[in-house]
Formats: sequence, C-alpha cells, structure tokens
Amino acid sequence: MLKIFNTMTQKKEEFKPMHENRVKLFVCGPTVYDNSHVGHARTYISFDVIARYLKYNGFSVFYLQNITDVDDKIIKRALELNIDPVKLARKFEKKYMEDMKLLGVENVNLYARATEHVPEIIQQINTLIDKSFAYVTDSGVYFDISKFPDFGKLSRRNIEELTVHRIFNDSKRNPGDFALWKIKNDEPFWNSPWGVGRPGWHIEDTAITEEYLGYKYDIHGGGLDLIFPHHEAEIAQMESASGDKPMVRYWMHTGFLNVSGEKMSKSLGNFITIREILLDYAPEVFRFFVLSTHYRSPIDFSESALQQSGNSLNRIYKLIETIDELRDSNISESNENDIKYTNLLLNAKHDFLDNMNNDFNTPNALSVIFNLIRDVNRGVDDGNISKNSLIYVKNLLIEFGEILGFEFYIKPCVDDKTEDLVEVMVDVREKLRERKDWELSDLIRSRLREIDIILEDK
RNA sequence: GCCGAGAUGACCGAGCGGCUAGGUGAGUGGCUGCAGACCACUAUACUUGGGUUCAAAUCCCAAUCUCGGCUCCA
Repeated sequence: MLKIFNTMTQKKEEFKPMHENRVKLFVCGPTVYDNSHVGHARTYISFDVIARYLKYNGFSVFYLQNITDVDDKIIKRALELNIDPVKLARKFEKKYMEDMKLLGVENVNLYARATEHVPEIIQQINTLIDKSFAYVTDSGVYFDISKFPDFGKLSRRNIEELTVHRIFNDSKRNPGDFALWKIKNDEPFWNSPWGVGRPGWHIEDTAITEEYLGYKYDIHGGGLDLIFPHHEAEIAQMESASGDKPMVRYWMHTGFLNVSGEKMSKSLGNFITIREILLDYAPEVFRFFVLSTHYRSPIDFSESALQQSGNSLNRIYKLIETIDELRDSNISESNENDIKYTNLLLNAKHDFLDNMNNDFNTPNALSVIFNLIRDVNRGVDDGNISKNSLIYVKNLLIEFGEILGFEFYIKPCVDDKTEDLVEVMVDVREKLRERKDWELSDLIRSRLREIDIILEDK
C-alpha cells in the first residue's frame, strides 16, 4: 500500500487516485529566466522517481508541468540584456529541457507554457469576477482573499499576521490580495477585457491544470518554498472558480537543497547550475546523491558528498560487472543454493517496495540494494552462487534501477579507437608480465594512469 | 514578532517504543609480483538535563544550538 505525506493534512495517507488507476500529476515548473540550478534538479529528480514508481505500480500517469515564460523577472532580465523577453524565455526553456534530459528526467507528458494559455487564463479570471471573488481596479484584477475563508489552510497561517509584509498597493482592498491580471503596456502584453497587460503569477497554473487535468486532480507537487503564497493562491483561485474542493488530493513538497547549511541563493553566491555540476560529475552520481536523502528533508550540497555518492554507486556497478564476468566463466548453471538466493531476492524486492511505499523512502530503498549486494558478494566469494541466481540478481538490480532512474546495465562508453588502443597496450603489458618484467609493465600502468586510464589487474 | 524543520558514530544518512539500517572514509584479513581495484570482517552513535515505561535515538517536559519560511524563489 502506497502512502504519501500530504502537506495539507501533515500526515502520511494511503494513496488513492480519483479514477481507479489513472493519476493526474502536476508539478510547478521553472521560471525560465536563467540556467536552472541543482536545487531545481533536486525537485525534478524527486518527482521523476515518484512518477516512475507510480507507473511501476501500474498507474497510468499523466504528468503535467508548466513553464513560466512571462513574469517580472524574465522581463527585467531581458531589459538588462536588451533582448526580447520571449526569446530569452525560449532560450532558457531550451536549456532547461536539455538539463532535464541529461539528468534522466523524462516522465513529463506535457509541458505547458503560460504564454500559450492566455485565453484560458482570461476565462478563469472572468469566472472569478463573475462570482465576485475578484475585482477590477485601474492597475489590474485582484483576488479578494476576504471572500475565501480557507485562505491559509495549506500553509497553516493566520491571514491577519501576513498583511505586514505584503506588497502595498492603493488599489487593493486588502494587502493580502494578489494579482490575477496586471495592467501593463510593456512587452509582452495581451489584450484583455480589463486592458492590455499580463497574467499574475499564480493564475497560469490553475488555468493550465483546469485545461488538462480538470479542476480537481490527484497530486500537486513543487518545492517547499511554493507553499506560500503560490500554492495557497492556486487553491483560492481554483476552488473559488469551480465552487468545489479540494482542488488537489495530495500536496507534495520537496525540501531545499542547501549549501553549507544555507539555502542556495544568488545573493549568497552559492548558486550552482546543473550544467556546472554535470561538468564534473556524471548525471547518475548526482541522481544518487539526491536519492540518498528523503525528498522532504533538506539536503546539503557538497563536492565531498557527491564523491561519496559516486563511490557508493560504483559498488552497484561493480557487482553487475562481476556478474557479467561470471556468466562467461564455467561456474555451474544452477545448484542447491538457488532456493536460498531466490528467497533472498524475494525478500529484497519486498523490502525495497515496502520502503518505496512508505512515502518514497529512497534512502532506505538504496540500503536494501546494498544489503543484497553484500549477500551476493559473499556468495560469489564463497563460490556457492550459481549462474542462474546471478542472472536473477542482475535482473532485480536492473528493475530497481528502472524505478530509481538508473541504467545499471549500461557501461560507461568510450570511443572505439581509444578502446582498441588501450587493448593493444594491455596485450603488450600482459606479455611483459608473463616475462615478469615488472618494471616495464608498471611503467605502462603508471603512464596510462596519467591520462586517466586506470588499469586493474584481476 | 509569528510559523516551521532539525540536532544520530570521522563524514553522509535511515529509523521514530524492544530487533546490527545502509553508504563513504578508517582498521584487520583475503586476493595480488607490486600497486590499485575488488571481497569479507571489525570498530565508532543517537545535543543536554529531567520524566513516562518492564523497555526510549524513538513518547512527554525543559534547555541549548542550527537552519528555513513569513517578499520573487524548485
């Protein structure tokens, strides 16, 4: 039984989608005004695994993500760079897609741009005005939070206390009211019944989700920082417009990625982009790093943590390698220990799924993998594990890998020429070793080492 | 000020009433011409002070410290 921690209720709840085996999942996408950083990657990798696991459980998942391609930050940046805001947005959207592909985040079914849903946005605002949840002023259209008593239910806040820090604007009835439509005539702008301008930040998500998922759906995800005010505003908009609730059955939020215990931010200069990190570390190493902490916990980013992750991951690859080698050896196809190993595998699978069912506890799921590896290694060492058992082990590891987004069966690739060349060197060195010419063979090894080719004798 | 999260061995990180988490690093042994890699085994914990309980890292109370949110943010 899959349990998900719901931010709304602050409890783990059994997961039951609205429609038997269909899951409608929406995750807030990025505002495309700059390169995405590793904090974004953390969130999107987490939801990638969540989507994978839902699919693994037989759910048909429709995963929708919005792309915020019109907003103040984009316009500001475009102005600084003296380029067209739409072009700027497209450029960083493209980079975002490239980053996600590199990270193996590939389960999103549909990306929806805000700018391509302006009619839907206008329609939803109209509904809110018709139902008196929103009002028009000369600066825009605002949502009247006094008409929505549930405002604050997700973040568990007291609205009165919030007014202190809100943006003051004379035309607003209440400082906590937020913009649905901003009347502005700087690019880009659209026509609307209330004047030219652009949508407010929160309305695109509810317009987009209503269009593709309906006004009620299963899971809404995003970073912890979006709970207030963004998700709160979404609830207000959608539940007011539809007159029905709840908009979302399960709210899921990912914890922050910190650097030296502090939240990643530009002002602190601890901003690391996905691109930068992928220069030094393989995508799967970063993925392992992300999954070795529970998705709701804060995760502290550091080079040494990534190195540890790389070494850990290596342990898994090594066993796959060992299995591949033993498959070509003359160990027995099957033996009397097969039942023992079958049970071991059944248990491992059971434990793995148990942990995933427990609000996607990936760190624990990983520990199940390592326990299995230890037991299998012991069998290999003692020579009591058969080929068949080893093949089952490998298949199970691959199955786990697919859930978590690792491709354990793919070996790191090198180009053919290099591989041929290295093979020549290895052959020569083997001959030298046969003659016990240690001096020369060690020289070859150390020189190869200098160009990052590591030779390991068996 | 108001909300919230957390303090676990050298490091990362689960557990959240009884059962060795796991990984990295370290040590010992195995393998090896050597080195590395690999494999096995071993050691080292629950911020502090009270309390509840037959039993507490886990529950309660208090304290200390760290971080985050309340304004754009994954």
